[in-house]
Amino acid sequence: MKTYEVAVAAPVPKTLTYGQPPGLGPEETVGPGMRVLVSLGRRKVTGYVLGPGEESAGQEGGFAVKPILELLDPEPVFPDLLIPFYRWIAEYYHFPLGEVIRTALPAGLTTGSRKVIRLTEQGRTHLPAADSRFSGAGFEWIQALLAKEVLTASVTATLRRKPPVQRLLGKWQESGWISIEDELGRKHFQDKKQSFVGFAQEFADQVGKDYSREEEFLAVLDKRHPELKKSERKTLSLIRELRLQAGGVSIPRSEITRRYSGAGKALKNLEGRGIVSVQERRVYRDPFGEAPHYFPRPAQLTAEQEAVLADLMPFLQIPSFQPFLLHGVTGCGKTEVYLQAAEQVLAGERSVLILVPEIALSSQLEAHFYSRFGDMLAVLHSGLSAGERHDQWQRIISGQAGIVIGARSAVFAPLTSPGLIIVDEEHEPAYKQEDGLRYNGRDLAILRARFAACPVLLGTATPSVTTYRNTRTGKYKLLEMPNRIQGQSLPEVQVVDLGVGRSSRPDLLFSDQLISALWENMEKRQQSLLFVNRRGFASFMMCRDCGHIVQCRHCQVSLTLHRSRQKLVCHYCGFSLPTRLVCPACSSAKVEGMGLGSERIEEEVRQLIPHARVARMDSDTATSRNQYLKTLRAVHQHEVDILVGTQMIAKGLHFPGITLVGVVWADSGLGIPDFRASERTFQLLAQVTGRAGRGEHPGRVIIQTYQPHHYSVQCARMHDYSAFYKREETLRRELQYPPFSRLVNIRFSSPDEHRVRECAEKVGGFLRRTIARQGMTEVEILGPAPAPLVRIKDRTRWQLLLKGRHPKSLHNLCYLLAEQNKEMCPGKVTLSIDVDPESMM
DNA sequence: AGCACGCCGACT
DNA sequence: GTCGGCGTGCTC
Repeated sequence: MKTYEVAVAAPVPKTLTYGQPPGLGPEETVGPGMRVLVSLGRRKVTGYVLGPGEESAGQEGGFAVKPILELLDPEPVFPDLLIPFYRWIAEYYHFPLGEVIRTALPAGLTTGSRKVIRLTEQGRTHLPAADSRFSGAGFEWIQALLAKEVLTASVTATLRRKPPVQRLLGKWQESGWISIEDELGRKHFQDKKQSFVGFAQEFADQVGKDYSREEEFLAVLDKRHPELKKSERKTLSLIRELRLQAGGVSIPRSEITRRYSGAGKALKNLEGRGIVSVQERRVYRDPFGEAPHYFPRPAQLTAEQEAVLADLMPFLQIPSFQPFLLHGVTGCGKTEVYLQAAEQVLAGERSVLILVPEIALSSQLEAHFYSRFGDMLAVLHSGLSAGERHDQWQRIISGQAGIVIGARSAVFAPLTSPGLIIVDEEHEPAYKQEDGLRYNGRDLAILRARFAACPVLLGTATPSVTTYRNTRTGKYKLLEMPNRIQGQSLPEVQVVDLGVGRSSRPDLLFSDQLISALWENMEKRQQSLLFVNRRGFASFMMCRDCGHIVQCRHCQVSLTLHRSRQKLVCHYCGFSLPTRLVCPACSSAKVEGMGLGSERIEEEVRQLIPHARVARMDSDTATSRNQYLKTLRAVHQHEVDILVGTQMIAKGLHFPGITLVGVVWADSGLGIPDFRASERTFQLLAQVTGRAGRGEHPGRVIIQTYQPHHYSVQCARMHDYSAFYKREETLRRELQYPPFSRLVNIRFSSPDEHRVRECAEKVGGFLRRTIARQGMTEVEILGPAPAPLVRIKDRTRWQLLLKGRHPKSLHNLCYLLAEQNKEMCPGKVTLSIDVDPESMM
């Protein structure tokens, strides 16, 4: 009997063995990558076939092998060469393999059984009478049942556990009032089809190849088909015209009916007469929505671009594993290097994968690749609907799309033979997934390149300290592009100390220098950009009498004032309060907004320069891709004088018209408890300053800060990455932080604050004893301590940091912990392991 | 995750 | 006494 190794989409630590599905002959095999339905306990869940199962499976003393119940798709959903990649990830991030695969696949492919309860005909008449006899939890449930007539598992799973409900359901089932069935929660993605209209063969012969002249075409119609109605003649003329425009191909039926609403019936008749042919063809939903901006190929490469491509070339022609860091200043023309490297690889019949940080629904890089590669390109990002995502996946797995661009999850794209992987803006924290499988897209890109034996190109103007260190030790090759294209100079940066008598307008957040620079720019009719680190109007509300800060009821964080919505909003859970409130601590009415946010800056700018056209871009205004693109377009067409925005505008956007960039409060991020705070601040400042002067006029930057002498600020002012790196490297080495050590963050959370603490301390004790016993002197245990944001969504969070030189010993500790987990973390305390944490919050 | 089993306090 | 809540362990 054939058996298979199957990873189930459930938190089961091991893979399981299942037998041959019914309906398949003994010689037939279920291939790796197939998605199957299997029974797990008393449920049915999705499983992923990895290969043949254990030889001894099903022997006495072991377990009973259940058969695979069903194949869920006709074809595999991932190529089998990704299986070792998945296994490696499961081990490294301490995450169940089935869940890893579920994360890797496009959403909506996970099927499972759920109990569905239906009212029968009988029940519909008898139950309302019975209803009055019940009260309590069961009562609400009955009400819902009567209202909806159907209840699904999510509602019933919790209720069915309650014995009175259970008994009730049993009775009702016996009486024939309800039926309880297992139903599969299947989601089907219909392939999107469209009808295309062409001339039928016979008719095409009649009109001949040359139907380009209308009179001749109409003459043929008169002669051969005098019976045609007027609407039919008109329809044929239209098809002729459209075919001519499109170059002789079939025309989408929808296009014909759009142009001539009477064509619908006419087409039917014409098809019946054998004059036109209508074909259904599969089409892919267009993920771009409207056509993106077209970027032409440059006539000539810069000397730097040539040099970098020459260094890359040997690795592209005969691919082998090698990481590269492409360190190029903002505006140096990295994109063209990516494009030409990709072209080279595609010419060699291998595919290309490009990762971009998920920047606000769109990326200009995507438009560049689309301009160059058109239909060969597949995109995968969070802006796609489930159907679009599924389509893109199909295009990749079928080999139609040889080049894929997408956000971090695109690292799992089902390409069979990548010849190059590109990670743009490699330093971006957005590559780290912060829930579920906490992977880092950039790190996995490097791993995938290793498995695929191909080069991986990390590009950025501000390399992460870890990546740059790897070029120092020789693990990565360093490629540099220190100059902007067309000889543009880097902008002049001025640092303004917010601490000393900064302004003639102390009520505002603008220094005199920034105000006059904004005015000057207005007079020169040039655009300005103001960068703010926070969303909202003010970052928090404070009582002027007692100093109390208004916090969220469920998360221990201050609420943010959103003036346009007249609300105080929690940015963690969405909880909100009205803006008019008395101090919860002292009942004073003097509770006012403090700090700053993009909304407040926008308003102050309007006050300062009333005739300026001001636009704001943050995650509140860029709610949809369209909205975002609209604002971008307005900026490009110079319909905006001053653009106010958050992180979103700092990254990767190219605004040729902007000559002044103002950073309102540069050191706001230096206060957060994270060893990477300086790195983040430097990167942000360097990226923001890079937005200035990317057109014909030189740029100017004004950085307002309370810490003008901080090295993050000073190095950004000098555009000096290497000075920053040297300083930071020294600090990291002294404190033994990455890249001089590895970290694992063990996170504990529970609604019960005492239990989390107790559990965290128990685990801390256990780990300390273990390293003492095993003499693991190189491993350090920090904490446990409450997380910087202690309470989020009604859960208290603690954390414990493992720090060590060798990842192996850290992993061993994690395994030992997993074995002992249940004894130390009973009940409602959830423990999650964050390997290589990116944020400690 | 779900689902079952088994252990214990608080009610008819 | 058992009812109903919760903690523990398993799933091929």
